[in-house]
Amino acid sequence: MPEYPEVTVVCQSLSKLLLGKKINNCELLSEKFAKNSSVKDFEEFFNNKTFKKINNTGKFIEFIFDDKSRAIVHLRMEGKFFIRKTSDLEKYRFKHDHIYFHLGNDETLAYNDSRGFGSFETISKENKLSVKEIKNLANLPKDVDIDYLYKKLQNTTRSIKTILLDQKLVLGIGNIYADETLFASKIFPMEKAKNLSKAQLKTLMDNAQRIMDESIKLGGSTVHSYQSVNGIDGKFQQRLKVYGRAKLNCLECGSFVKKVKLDFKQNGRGTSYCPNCQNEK
DNA sequence: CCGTAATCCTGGGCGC
DNA sequence: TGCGCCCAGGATTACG
Repeated sequence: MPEYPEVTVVCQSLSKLLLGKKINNCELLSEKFAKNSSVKDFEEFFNNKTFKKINNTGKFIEFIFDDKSRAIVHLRMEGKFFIRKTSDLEKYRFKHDHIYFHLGNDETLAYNDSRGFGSFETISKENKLSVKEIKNLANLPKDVDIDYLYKKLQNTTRSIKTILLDQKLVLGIGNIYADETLFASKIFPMEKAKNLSKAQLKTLMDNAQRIMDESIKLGGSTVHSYQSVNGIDGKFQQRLKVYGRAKLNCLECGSFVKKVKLDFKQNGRGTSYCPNCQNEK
């Protein structure tokens, strides 16, 4: 599932493929992907706009157009982009294609999402204020203010992994990189966040940033189903040390890697860790 | 205000 | 081989 590294790779790929190109015609095939507009308004919004810049704030993608209007896109778990031949669309009827941006020259940018959790929010050029989803987001780990974070955590009973996943406290980390960061930092995922020292928080931020930067260089992690634009796999999954390694031997100490539900709750996220290296009491 | 649970949804893997 | 079940999980909403 795309987290900060994967979304960053997607934006890099899209930039190479799309900057300077114009959307001749937009087709929204399923209305639910338009977060804040009708089908007609959504399609008209994109028509005749040229891609000026494509970047991401954490897991949120921002398309900036030549007229200074913008679109905020979130891929959630399965959202993917493909450049397809316009002439193939009728022929193949690609399953789970939800939006087409026809670019001319037999090229169409397709948004494909098998689970349909992704979203597109359009922002007119008049609206200069940042949308609320983005403006409330925290900084990437390297820019997190440790003193501020430490203070915030003194008033909560939440576990440290829950904190790492909270985009309003640290930006970009999802389930895979949370587990990897905690393993690298030798910290038990269910440790109460308030029990950690500033030095431990600093270690967590350093490791999170280092691991995610390394992942970006390898094109992200392809586990379950993530692929960047046009179906390209990442390679960082080969470097993962605990995620997806339940019941295998820990690469550091040889103990068995455990997998439990986060905070041992029924609906908790899958959480993999080494009970020996990460000091389970 | 805070923490937690439910919600959205489909494909893949597994046991029988 | 096929059926049913469970799992994957980011962000938002609802609720106590």
